[in-house]
Amino acid sequence: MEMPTAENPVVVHNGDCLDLLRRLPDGCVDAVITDPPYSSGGFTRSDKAAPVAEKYQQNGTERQYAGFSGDNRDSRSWSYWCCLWLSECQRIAKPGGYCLLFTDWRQLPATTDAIQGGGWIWRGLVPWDKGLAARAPHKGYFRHQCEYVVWGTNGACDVPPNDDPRGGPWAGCFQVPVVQSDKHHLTGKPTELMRQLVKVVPLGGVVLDPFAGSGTTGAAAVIEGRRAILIEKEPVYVDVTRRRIAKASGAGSLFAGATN
Amino acid sequence: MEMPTAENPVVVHNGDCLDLLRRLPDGCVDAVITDPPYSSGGFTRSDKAAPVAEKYQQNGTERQYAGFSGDNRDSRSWSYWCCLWLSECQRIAKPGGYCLLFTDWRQLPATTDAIQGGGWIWRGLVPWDKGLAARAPHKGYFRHQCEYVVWGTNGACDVPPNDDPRGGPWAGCFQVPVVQSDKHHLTGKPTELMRQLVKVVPLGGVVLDPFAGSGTTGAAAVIEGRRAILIEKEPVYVDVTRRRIAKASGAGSLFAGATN
DNA sequence: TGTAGGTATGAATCCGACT
DNA sequence: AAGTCGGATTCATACCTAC
Repeated sequence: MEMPTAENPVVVHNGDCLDLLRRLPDGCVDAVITDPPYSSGGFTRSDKAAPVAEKYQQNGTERQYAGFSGDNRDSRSWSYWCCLWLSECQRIAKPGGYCLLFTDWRQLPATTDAIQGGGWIWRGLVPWDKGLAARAPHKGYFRHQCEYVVWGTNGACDVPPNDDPRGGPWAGCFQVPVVQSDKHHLTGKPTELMRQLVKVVPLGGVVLDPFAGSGTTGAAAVIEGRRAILIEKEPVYVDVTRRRIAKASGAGSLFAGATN
Repeated sequence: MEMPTAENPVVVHNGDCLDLLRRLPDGCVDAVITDPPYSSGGFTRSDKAAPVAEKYQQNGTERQYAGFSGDNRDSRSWSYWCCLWLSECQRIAKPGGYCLLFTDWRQLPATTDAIQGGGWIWRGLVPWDKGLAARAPHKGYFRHQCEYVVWGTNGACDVPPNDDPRGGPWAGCFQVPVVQSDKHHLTGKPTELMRQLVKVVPLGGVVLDPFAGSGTTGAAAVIEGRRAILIEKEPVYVDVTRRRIAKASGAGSLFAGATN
């Protein structure tokens, strides 16, 4: 499979995550950073089978996003499927490499099970606080204004603590509001947030995102001077991603801000 | 058992949580708000058997706290024990009443299991962001700067949505720094944080805290014009709590700030 | 370019009506 | 019928438009 280079730092593959992951060689990426389908909307089979826009967008919303697939598993199948692709990712990651998974409050416990089931060492939890605008408020509720990054490593980092080459420590809670003009997918994340996350790999390092969506992980990697392998099932989002990456690569001035 | 009144809004009981909970009548409290022992300070049995000050305080820490008990269970026993006292709490709570449980990242999945195992409906997750001062940073790590409130309700609120008497919506992420002078227990929470949490019950409502520690939940309840039933096993912390409650009750000016 | 005011939005949730 | 569907609801913020 084609790998990213210094000249062409982002490679976008169109196809099924598990199928394409199996073709990647061992130990070729520094981190897996991704936002898998949560399968958390709806309790019944038909609820889950509904198009994602019906599940996650409120009635009367003008803005339209293309649908995405893979969001219709029940809880046991979801966990099983996550273990499959997470073990594959572990094989592809270097020893000591990182795994960062987005999840919502409802799927958080299943996600911490899945990352460990996939062979990673679970190391912690980082909330992403979207702010007070995030969600329709209901009386008697605490706002659901956070999503969560479940993170772990592929084994331990085997260097003496005194000359640990890793960066950080990084923030343990991100306050980043959602900006609509920066959102190209129903579940798109702010570029600013992803720019902070890709810093877990060193400059020039490689990030793998098997559920790339509109490609924010790849755009952030380019801006921060990292490389990325992206996998996305929906052709329409592969196109969106290629356009965004081309734009981010052209914006040479942004490279100036890249730091370790 | 003695119950809190308008004149004497906080009752402190000294003894074992399960034993005392069994003596409280059905449906007598509006919310359970507590910070149970996490049992997450070590992985091995011998780690867990160490005195708490060794587990949670770093070498050279000046401030000393009295030990606390109930923090030496393995993970299965901890879950089982949580289900026991959480079911008892559910019986004691009014229909539609709240349960708010503090936990750390490591015990979060077990806590969401436990609250549901205890018969509550799990409704969400609220991070408490302690800020950057929280912990000594390590390279290659995201800071562990948050604890979490796992919250649920005792069944649904059975009033029509249009005249829902409940307050809120409340913030879905609390940014409250730890103030040493406001910390009277190794795991003590800021009074400011607890003041926000006790607002889930209406003015004059009753909060139950079966692991009261230094009594911050009770102090916050008094300040916010709520009542509280506190249970604490260690006599030394019962004394600390009684002194704090007396002080908070005397500070009449603080009552003026109480809101619904 | 700056400020003010109107509008669109949300990885939801609820309840009642229906099959 | 330990089911399914659809409409109404909510408000802080970002964004857009007008002046």
